[in-house]
Amino acid sequence: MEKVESTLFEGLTDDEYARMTECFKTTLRAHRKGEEVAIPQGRVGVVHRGRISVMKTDEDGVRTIFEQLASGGVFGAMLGIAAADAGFFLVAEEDCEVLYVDYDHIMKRCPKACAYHSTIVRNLVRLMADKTQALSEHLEILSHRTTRDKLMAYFRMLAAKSRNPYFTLPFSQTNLADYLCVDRSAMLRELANMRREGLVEIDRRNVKLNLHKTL
Amino acid sequence: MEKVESTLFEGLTDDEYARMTECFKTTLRAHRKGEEVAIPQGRVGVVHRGRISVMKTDEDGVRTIFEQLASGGVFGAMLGIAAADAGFFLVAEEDCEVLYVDYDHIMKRCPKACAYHSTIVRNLVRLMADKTQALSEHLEILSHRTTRDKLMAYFRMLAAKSRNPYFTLPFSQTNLADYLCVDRSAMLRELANMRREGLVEIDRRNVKLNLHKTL
DNA sequence: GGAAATTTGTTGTAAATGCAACAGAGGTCT
DNA sequence: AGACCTCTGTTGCATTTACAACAAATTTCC
Repeated sequence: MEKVESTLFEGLTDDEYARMTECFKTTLRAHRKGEEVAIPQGRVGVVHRGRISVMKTDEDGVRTIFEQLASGGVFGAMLGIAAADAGFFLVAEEDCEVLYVDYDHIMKRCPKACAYHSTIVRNLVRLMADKTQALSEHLEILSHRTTRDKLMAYFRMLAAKSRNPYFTLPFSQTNLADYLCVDRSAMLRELANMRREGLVEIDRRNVKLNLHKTL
Repeated sequence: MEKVESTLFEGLTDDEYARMTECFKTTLRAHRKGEEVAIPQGRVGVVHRGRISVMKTDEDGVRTIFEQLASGGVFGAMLGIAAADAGFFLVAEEDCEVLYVDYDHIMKRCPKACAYHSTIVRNLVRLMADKTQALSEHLEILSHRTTRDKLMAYFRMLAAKSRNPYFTLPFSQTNLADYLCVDRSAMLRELANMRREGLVEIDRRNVKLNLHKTL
């Protein structure tokens, strides 16, 4: 198997990488766009290429987007996803490659104290810190009570990340509503209001935030 | 310094613990009830005793409770809290003891490959997995669009955790509203409705969930 | 190129929510 | 014991929101 470039393996020499793949039971799997990706139970999934959405549909058919996992995104039953019984599921938004590593094997105390073993655990800490960051951001956005405030909080965040009042949404407006946990039509109504007031200009996924008006 | 029993140090022999405290710059700090706890910048805080709330007040004075950190809870600027500039702050809900460990030191590749070093990193992964779980739960609750659904989702979760339709809220009803990100009076109104319909019985922090009515 | 699916956009209406203001109960502290 | 503070509880009202239903534009896929 050729070497997989992933944050999880960062800092490993070629030699260490070779020994690691023997020692760890890593699997690289491809998922086609639109396919549902099973929630790994005893393993940790790391998105290597492509994009995966973590979603939930509740008993009333209301859909929510929890996370967008890009390259480096980690997921698994031990990592927050409360399993499919609660309505959670994963969907590949594009053709994906996902790396699966046995969780117990990572967490087992290594008798040989291999240097690469602890490197991987450290890298996992970094990936989980990123995930924590993403979840906190989402929480921060949902903490706002009105649709307008949620939109503004999210737009400000995207503008800050791209260091540009012009930016592109990572998903369609329909999905944006699911991410903000608001009704789509209500969101569109509010977006129309904001457009009218000159707060934002928005065309499909392209947004311009007029920050000077937001004070 | 006497040995601190913490998940972070789990699996360490006494000897390893002794060497660890030298190698790592761990600090144990006490925080009085009601005190504000500074957000650690280059370090990771681990709640050893007591309870800490992660909160935010936005520009309109709206308060949100993001997390309740109990024993084992981890926090820090690298772990989601977007720093005080965004209005985040920590408050000790009870007298607390918090363990601070230098983040870089944990993440540095250890030249001696000490066994205890990698044990601590592994333990940190476990603590962060718990945090991810807690954040995901909160997100799941906020994903519901109505106050009633938020309340029910939260109550069901607490009932499931305590394996008992009777359970105790971890905070006051006032704070519950801040956790659910809804207006307090609106929440109380909805609680009154639910009480009237026989869905729940609630007295201060004591709740009984009548699950048979919830289908 | 054309059919099918998805996305964007709009509107009416009933219901839910935020906001403000107030009153009483319960707890805490000295 | 009393002052003070926080928490619980209630209500009116204006606004926001969810829900439903629909039309048009755009993208995807064969």
